[in-house]
Amino acid sequence: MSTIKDVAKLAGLSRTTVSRVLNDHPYVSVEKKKLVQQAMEQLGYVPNSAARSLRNNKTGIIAVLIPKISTPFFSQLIEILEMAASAKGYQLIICQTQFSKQKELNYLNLLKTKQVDGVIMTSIENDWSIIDAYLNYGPIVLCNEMIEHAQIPMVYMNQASSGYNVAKHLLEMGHRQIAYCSNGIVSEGMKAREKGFKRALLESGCTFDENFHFENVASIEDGKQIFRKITEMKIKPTAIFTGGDSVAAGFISEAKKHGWNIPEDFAVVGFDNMEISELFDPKITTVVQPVEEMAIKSIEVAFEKIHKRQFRSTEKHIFSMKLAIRGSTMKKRKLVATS
Amino acid sequence: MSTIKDVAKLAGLSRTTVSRVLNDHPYVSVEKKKLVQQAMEQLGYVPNSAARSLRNNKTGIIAVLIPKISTPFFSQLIEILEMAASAKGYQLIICQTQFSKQKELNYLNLLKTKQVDGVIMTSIENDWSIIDAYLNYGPIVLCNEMIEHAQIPMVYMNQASSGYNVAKHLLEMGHRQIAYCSNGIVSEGMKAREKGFKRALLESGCTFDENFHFENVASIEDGKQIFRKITEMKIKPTAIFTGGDSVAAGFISEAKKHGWNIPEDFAVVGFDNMEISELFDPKITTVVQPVEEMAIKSIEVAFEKIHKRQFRSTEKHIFSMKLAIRGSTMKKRKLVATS
DNA sequence: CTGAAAGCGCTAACAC
DNA sequence: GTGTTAGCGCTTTCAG
Repeated sequence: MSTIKDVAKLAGLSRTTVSRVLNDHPYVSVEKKKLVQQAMEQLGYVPNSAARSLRNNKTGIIAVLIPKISTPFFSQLIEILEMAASAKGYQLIICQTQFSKQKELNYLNLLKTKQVDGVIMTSIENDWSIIDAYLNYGPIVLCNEMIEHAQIPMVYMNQASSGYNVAKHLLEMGHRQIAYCSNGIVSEGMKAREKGFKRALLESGCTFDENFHFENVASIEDGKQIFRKITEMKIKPTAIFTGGDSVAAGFISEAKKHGWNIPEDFAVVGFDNMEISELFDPKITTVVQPVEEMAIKSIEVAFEKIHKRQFRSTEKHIFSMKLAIRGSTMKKRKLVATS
Repeated sequence: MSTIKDVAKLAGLSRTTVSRVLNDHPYVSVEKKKLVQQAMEQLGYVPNSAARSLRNNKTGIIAVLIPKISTPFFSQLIEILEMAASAKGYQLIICQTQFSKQKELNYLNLLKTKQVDGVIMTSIENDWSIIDAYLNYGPIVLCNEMIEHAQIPMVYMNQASSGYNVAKHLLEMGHRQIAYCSNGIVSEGMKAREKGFKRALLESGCTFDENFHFENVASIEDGKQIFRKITEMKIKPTAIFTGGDSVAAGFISEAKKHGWNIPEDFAVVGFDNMEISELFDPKITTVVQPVEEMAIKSIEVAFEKIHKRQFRSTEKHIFSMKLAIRGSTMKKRKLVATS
């Protein structure tokens, strides 16, 4: 492994000059530059990044804290984050918190040990007051979450409008009794989604029946179970916002098995626009999150904070959802018959 | 940011002693150790990882090269890799090659610059002769791939047996005309899978009809298209190994739309055991890869190589697939009727 | 334009 | 048991 010293010796110059060439400094004569480059080539020289990090006090690495990588939403997010980071010359360290407070803190320590220049949190387990302390060591960006009074950049989707728009759509389709599912995650975003949902109902003069509120719903199995619960109800809803495509898929598959017609007998809305939502029969109406915009913005903001060295600042970068309206809420008009 | 020097000063001891405490060396008296720990506590001291890396010539980071993160198989793989690495005190840098030779080389350079202690490649774009050169800088482990004559640890699934077992199963179900799909990836693994598939046919006295070989098949859309192609054939196959659950799902959904019964009219086998394969009606028979075993073994081997400093060695760690036999190939027996 | 030299924070001989 | 000291490889004043 050759060092800058070896290059200097071979080129017959000083380490300073080699370093200058390495960093594209001005004030190096073209000939010396050539000399250095030749020497580097000849030795197969590559700068040692630990030495650079130590000296420059930066690593070119950003940590991404994520609860569970294999969740489709998160893996999509990481994919774009990685591309955006890479485009700016950053590497990404992936940290799976598995919803554990302790792991979250362990990973935040990467900031203290200076192993990373910044952190992007895609979920948040600990109280803000605890995390806030880490801002003394480097920038943290919240991606896909928000915390009302935190002095930190936040990049997120307007959850309130997602709840609102879904309810609005179902109301327009003529539903008055609409069920709602929470996924067990307690966060500002989830609260906002629920609020938006209820607001739309109120605005249309519907009151939300708390019997139609299902909690801790996340999997295919949960979706099937909810269908069964609904069949047993005396007063039944006619539509459901499942909060997840897997749930929606489970629900629909169980409903079909029991001879229900979707959307005629019951309308279903998912969340996330997973591959499955387009494959199902009927296709599932779902909330499309602005994953790409959020990921790109997060990297952009992290980059900016790293360079400004100003870590505390309340910034909200809010992106909008789209509603992909499909067969699970809206009967397809037959193209043949114009009846 | 306090350093080891500050701690030493506050504790009234030398940097050496502090370092010893930090690294759990023997020969430090209990009282001094206490003193040091108190000082560290008081200053909120955390060791600087760049300095440690530089000094120790290791970073505690492993790079994972992956073509596309959001692919379910790969996101699952990363998930386990991360957990296994974390359990051994390693961080993972995620590098998305996007099937690009150049990106692959760029990321391999992390080894040269000593930004990582080792690399796990989950796909391989460049010729082995090119990659081989990087073994001079650190260990590389092949996970999910194999290269016949490479001096490198390889962790992979027995692709030959996956092709073989799928064919065998379909033959047992009475099929003689079986279609086969390649996904466009040209690798030893894919070749082996195809070979195994054909071998099973031969053993049963069937000859594989090359008209039934579809290439570059990977998406839902591809699956639909293949169905349409098959409907137009004079001599049709009666079963298909799609090489992917998405393809299988697309195929089945199109087939159902055209009134075909699966598996009575046509049997379909997927690959990867994605969520979707259990949700479909019928459920999709699919190849279950030993993701977890492969991930854990890869980290284990990488760890070992890093510590042994012996990077070249031909090792094959082969794991077996499982075939999840479900409704898309095998008619469910009604439990009620015993006819 | 170029070089000498100090030092980033840590560890490990080596001496005592 | 403990401390002194010499670097790991790089960048950056400061002088020339």
